[in-house]
Amino acid sequence: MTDQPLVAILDDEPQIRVMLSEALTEAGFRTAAYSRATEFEAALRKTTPDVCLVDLGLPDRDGLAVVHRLALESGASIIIISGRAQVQDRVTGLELGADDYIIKPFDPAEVVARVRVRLRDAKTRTAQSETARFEGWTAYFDRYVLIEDSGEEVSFSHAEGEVLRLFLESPKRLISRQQMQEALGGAAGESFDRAMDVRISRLRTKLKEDPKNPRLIKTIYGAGYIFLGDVKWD
Amino acid sequence: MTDQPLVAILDDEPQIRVMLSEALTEAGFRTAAYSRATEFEAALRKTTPDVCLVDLGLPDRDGLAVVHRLALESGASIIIISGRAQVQDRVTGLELGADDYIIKPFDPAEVVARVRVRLRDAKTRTAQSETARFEGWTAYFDRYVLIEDSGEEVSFSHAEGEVLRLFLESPKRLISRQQMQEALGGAAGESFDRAMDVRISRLRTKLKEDPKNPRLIKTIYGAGYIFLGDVKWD
DNA sequence: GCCCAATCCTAACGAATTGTAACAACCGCG
DNA sequence: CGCGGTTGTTACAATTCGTTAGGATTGGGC
Repeated sequence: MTDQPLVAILDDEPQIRVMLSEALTEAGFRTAAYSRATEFEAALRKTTPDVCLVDLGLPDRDGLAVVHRLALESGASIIIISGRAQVQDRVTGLELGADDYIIKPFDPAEVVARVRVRLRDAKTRTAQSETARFEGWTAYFDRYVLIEDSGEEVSFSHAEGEVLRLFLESPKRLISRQQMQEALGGAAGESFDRAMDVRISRLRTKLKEDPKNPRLIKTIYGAGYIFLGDVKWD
Repeated sequence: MTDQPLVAILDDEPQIRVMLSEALTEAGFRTAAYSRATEFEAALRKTTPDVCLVDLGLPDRDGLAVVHRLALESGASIIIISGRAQVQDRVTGLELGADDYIIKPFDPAEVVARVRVRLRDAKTRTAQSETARFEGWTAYFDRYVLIEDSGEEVSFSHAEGEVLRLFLESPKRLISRQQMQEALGGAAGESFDRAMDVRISRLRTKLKEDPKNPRLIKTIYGAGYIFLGDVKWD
């Protein structure tokens, strides 16, 4: 799968093969379509697809048998596409090793989405790093680090990160004190809690804000806070 | 997950919670049901379920936001259960990180089957081989040895290996203290056990972490630990 | 402008949490 | 039995973060 992922299609109806091939090709996958199980299994000896779309109503063999064998012998993800809509069919299909079960008639867009999910899974699902850029800074939330364009690195704590995230998720919008209370620890602390102020204060220090003239985190007297600055999330 | 797998249910309709709980319990899973997103997320700070069933129509928050965050931050499998039947809804739900999408009304038997599939997947992902590479190190679990790219060899003990494996199996995600307790000796000892800290401390020493500025194993105060660094299992 | 109360900032303190050195219990092996 | 190695426990140091308290700022009323 160094190239584009390969998706195999096994269905005896030509128009379905075409429909799926087109949708998947357009989505950037390579495809290989087969109308008969024997043909399909012969091809398997040469290349292994990353995902297999299998119809159960095949002329030359029981589709479930194909699925079962595929599950046991290859590491490919299997999606059944079938006209059999009974719950029992779905359950046994999934039990035999399928990763998903789509019922005809289907929308090609959904098939593409489900194929993508299978590929995402297979990729050891390494969490993508959550990062956001803003005004000369880059925030790496998974690493708990802020890096300035100059290269300077500042680490922030969990509590500070919560505040920062809240700001970066709704920039240029007023965030009321109440909202912030709820979003953070959520402690129903009436208004005695100055904890929030302190968190913000500490965050401001790390962002090198001028206390007299904050440019990023602005206080709206009697209302809340507002984060100025353009934010771009990856 | 040394015990039975834990399935979380997030849905505001009581009867659905009950229906799912019953079906899943009967199938041999432990369940935990929540009616609100805030409640659910509070619980997540302690234990991470193996599979999460999430309804999109929540009263207190956008269900998709919950799904997205869950996908980024936890390793749990996510199944959306929703009344929104449009293809577009399904596609975006899957794109945001859900592993499956079930439409109401549903048959409990199918839900159980799909939960099983997710767990099966997770297992094959976990049943990795015995060696892993990461950030200049190679860990040989069968030999209890770590080898640095420079050639230096460090052996580690069984207890240290358990911790290391846990980290390498879910890199870049928060592992709560409780999760780690469960994964290791599993002793339900509340919070008196500082054994875990010591294990981690010793592991850090072997990995030559700078105590003031750990780059691989980071502590999240009040929450748990997170392993940074790219991991590749053979 | 001037005064005052409400609001906000932040240094400093302390409780809770985490790090780790030192010690003790335990195990397998000669 | 002693020895080397592993692992949990204890004790204390270090860090984080909420709380407190006093000072600074804001905005309305005059």
